[in-house]
Amino acid sequence: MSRKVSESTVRRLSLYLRILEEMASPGGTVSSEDLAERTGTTAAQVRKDLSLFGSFGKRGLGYSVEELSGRLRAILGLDRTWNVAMVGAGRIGSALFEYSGFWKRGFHIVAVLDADPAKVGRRWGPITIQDASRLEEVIGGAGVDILILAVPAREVHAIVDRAVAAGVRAILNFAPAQLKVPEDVALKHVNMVMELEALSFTLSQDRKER
Amino acid sequence: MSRKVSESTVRRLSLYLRILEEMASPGGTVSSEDLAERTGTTAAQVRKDLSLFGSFGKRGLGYSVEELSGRLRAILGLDRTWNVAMVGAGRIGSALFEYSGFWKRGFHIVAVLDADPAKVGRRWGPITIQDASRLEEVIGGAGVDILILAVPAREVHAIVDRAVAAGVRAILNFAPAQLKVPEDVALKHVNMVMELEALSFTLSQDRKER
DNA sequence: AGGTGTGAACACTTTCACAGCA
DNA sequence: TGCTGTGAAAGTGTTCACACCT
Repeated sequence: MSRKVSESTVRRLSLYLRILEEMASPGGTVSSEDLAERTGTTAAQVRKDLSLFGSFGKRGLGYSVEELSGRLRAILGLDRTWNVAMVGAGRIGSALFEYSGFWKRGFHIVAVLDADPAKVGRRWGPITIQDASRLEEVIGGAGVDILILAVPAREVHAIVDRAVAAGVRAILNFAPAQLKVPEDVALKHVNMVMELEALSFTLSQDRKER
Repeated sequence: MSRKVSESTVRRLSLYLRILEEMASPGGTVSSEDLAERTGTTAAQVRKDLSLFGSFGKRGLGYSVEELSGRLRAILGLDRTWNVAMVGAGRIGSALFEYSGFWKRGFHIVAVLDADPAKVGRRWGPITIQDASRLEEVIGGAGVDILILAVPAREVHAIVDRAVAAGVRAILNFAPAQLKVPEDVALKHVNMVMELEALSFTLSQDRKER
């Protein structure tokens, strides 16, 4: 047990938790072997990952599904809710807003902003779209933990700078743009084109090899 | 120059290309230092990545923006178009379909399928939504290279099995589910909840450390 | 001088293998 | 016996540092 948790470990923890929650018998137990099988990794990897945070298993038995779920939720910070603000009320923003998976996991979208006057004032369920100029106010006032950026790439830099200045601590960016943020601001990208390009690369390589 | 190209190298190649294409002077030249700066990596990393595929630079000068772009496009398989079929005509599918970034990069959505009879037959621009039962036909017939899955998690396994059996070679999955595919099928996930959970983890850790 | 290409050193991650506990 | 927890070994990916070319 120690610090220094890698990116890939966090991804796997997230996976383990999902698998545990999908399991039929929450009162039961699960082995590292089982978990590895279902998440596409190895038993040793599962045990190493978990051992970074404590000893949750029983030798000869495995892990209690219920206990391990709880531990993972605590480790991942999912034993609470997070306030999320979203900038960009276009197609992608709207799809994300409707997606129930965020809410279920405790990510509550508490504000939506857009720079387009035609969109400002519209209601999305309980939320009224606000003008993007109110970004600082929203971040400062509403206790926003995470900012989702669903705006075009060219607009994203300016918004990030303002958001960081206003004190945001975590950003999830959907725009295909490299962002520079202070190192105490957590930043993740979702880049669908990049994933497609990785597939394209693999397909091309395969062709060459035969 | 050799084989054995890592995941992370491919991601960075994709990034380099985007930066090159955004550059003001396509006739100009760029140093590994420049590229590193703009993509958030190091000059040595840039040179290592590129050297896996050849020697594209001129010592003392740097890389020709135009030539390097071309090389990267060829390496990534972007010097052609790819036929993409999409299963799932819901919110996310619709947002992806509208997103112009795919088309610009040569990823052409040639078919959209959905299991919901209410959606089948609707037109999205030039495309008519087909019944999901036609998956095999579409994959076999239309020369589909890549399959995008924008369906709920519980439906995704069955579709993948059918798609693989029908001969699909690459899959981009948006559903939060672990998929098992033969190793000659390329598979990528886009998992927004997982990214949020990684942010949640970081935010929680930060709090603990102080 | 300036910047690439690359072997060698280093750092990090994964896998192995086994002691130790239920 | 069965399966965890973990040092040590192996494997990968990144950074350094410098020879080499323009």
